[in-house]
Amino acid sequence: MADPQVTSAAPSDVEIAIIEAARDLIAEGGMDALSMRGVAERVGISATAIYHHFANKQALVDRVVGRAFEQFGSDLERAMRQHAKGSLERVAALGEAYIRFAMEHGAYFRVIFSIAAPNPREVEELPYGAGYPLLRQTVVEAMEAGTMRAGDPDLMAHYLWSLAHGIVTLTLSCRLHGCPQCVGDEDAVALNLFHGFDVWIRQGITAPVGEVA
Amino acid sequence: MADPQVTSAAPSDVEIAIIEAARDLIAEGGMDALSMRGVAERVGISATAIYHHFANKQALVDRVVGRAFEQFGSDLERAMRQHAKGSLERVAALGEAYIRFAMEHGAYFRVIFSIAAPNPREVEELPYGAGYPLLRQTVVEAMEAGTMRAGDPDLMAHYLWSLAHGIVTLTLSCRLHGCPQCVGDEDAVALNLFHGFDVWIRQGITAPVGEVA
DNA sequence: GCCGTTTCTTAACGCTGTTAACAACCAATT
DNA sequence: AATTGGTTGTTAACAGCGTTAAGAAACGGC
Repeated sequence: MADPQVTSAAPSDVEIAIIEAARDLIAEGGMDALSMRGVAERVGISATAIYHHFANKQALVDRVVGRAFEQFGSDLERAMRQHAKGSLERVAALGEAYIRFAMEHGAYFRVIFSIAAPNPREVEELPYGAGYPLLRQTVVEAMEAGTMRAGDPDLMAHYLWSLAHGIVTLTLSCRLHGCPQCVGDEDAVALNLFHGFDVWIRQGITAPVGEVA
Repeated sequence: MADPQVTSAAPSDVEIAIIEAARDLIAEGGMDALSMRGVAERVGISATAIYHHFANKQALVDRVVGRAFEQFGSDLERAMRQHAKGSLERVAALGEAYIRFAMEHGAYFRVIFSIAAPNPREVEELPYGAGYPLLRQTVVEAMEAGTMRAGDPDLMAHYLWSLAHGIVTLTLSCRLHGCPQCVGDEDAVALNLFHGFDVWIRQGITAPVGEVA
């Protein structure tokens, strides 16, 4: 029997086909729609053949969402780079990119941040660290530039992450009602809320005038 | 065959036993640990007997989490009532109670707000409306009292809900690191973060001095 | 005592992830 | 050129899942 775990070389054609079939199934119907037999049927092999390339179903899922979150990382970086270093706009762009990715690739985001598991995982083992290092670095720069209120950068990063993550998970859990931002295109609700919160968030994190780190 | 859906009378002894067995299984090992056969074994009946009391597994789960969220509602109300009407402390108490319940009854919270489902549900069909009406009312009162910054109460309520929900879902998804609030008892991390964010949140939602609605 | 309803049972279906045992293919060594 | 060993596939099977069908036991009301 092969040793699928250790094999970290370039993925073969059939491995790519398996990953893409799994990705499509998840994207189409969520995690419930993903089955080893379903993947096998799409690829044109038997279900047990998958086990020669992936240790088990979880390993396959990990590869799929790992791939998706590589794009997540580049999305975050690209959005960040479009604004000046140390500016609050750079921080806001990160939040917007976080929300945008989560809504556009909701299927992967659901898999990553599904709280269905009885126990939490370490942040570090989330794909791309869920973008946290990037956020933290951006916060540090904004604090050093004096645009962001001084404080523990990790606490501030967790604050901003909680905000963006709350908007996303709430929107993915249930359709919200009441506020003007909640109407219209379903995917736009999260971003509308984020922009609606903008003033209040800025009031909290903007450095008082004259303050320098 | 009975008609388990319509029967909304007082639950019989065996129905209570089924619900409690399901509750214990979920609390012990999450949703994955809940199976009809497992519940049946604990109650001492056959798995198929459950179907004479509940239409299917989902209906049983709904009953379990519905019961838990009745307590959620009373928790929120009790916490709120301990502070003056219209005060920001009352708003903060709601957030704290929200987080406290989510961490203490993580198993139920995970079931309710699992984003694993491919499509979101309506807010209204969440048990107790996930406490939203109570939060909205508290926000309205704080705005009328002039303690909270004037604005759309629904938007403000969604802002506060997103914040508390983000803290909770993030903490339930992964173990956070870096900030001083992230160390110590695992269940206390979410509350520590909430208190750490307090200043920034207040800066955003407190009404400027002299403003009256 | 009988009848209809309720509540239980066992048997079974189709699905799931996964393992075991075995057959090809393919590249490298003798 | 023949053999060997690893890779990649197959089919059969197991144990578990939610759920349905068909039938048996217990029950209260006439």
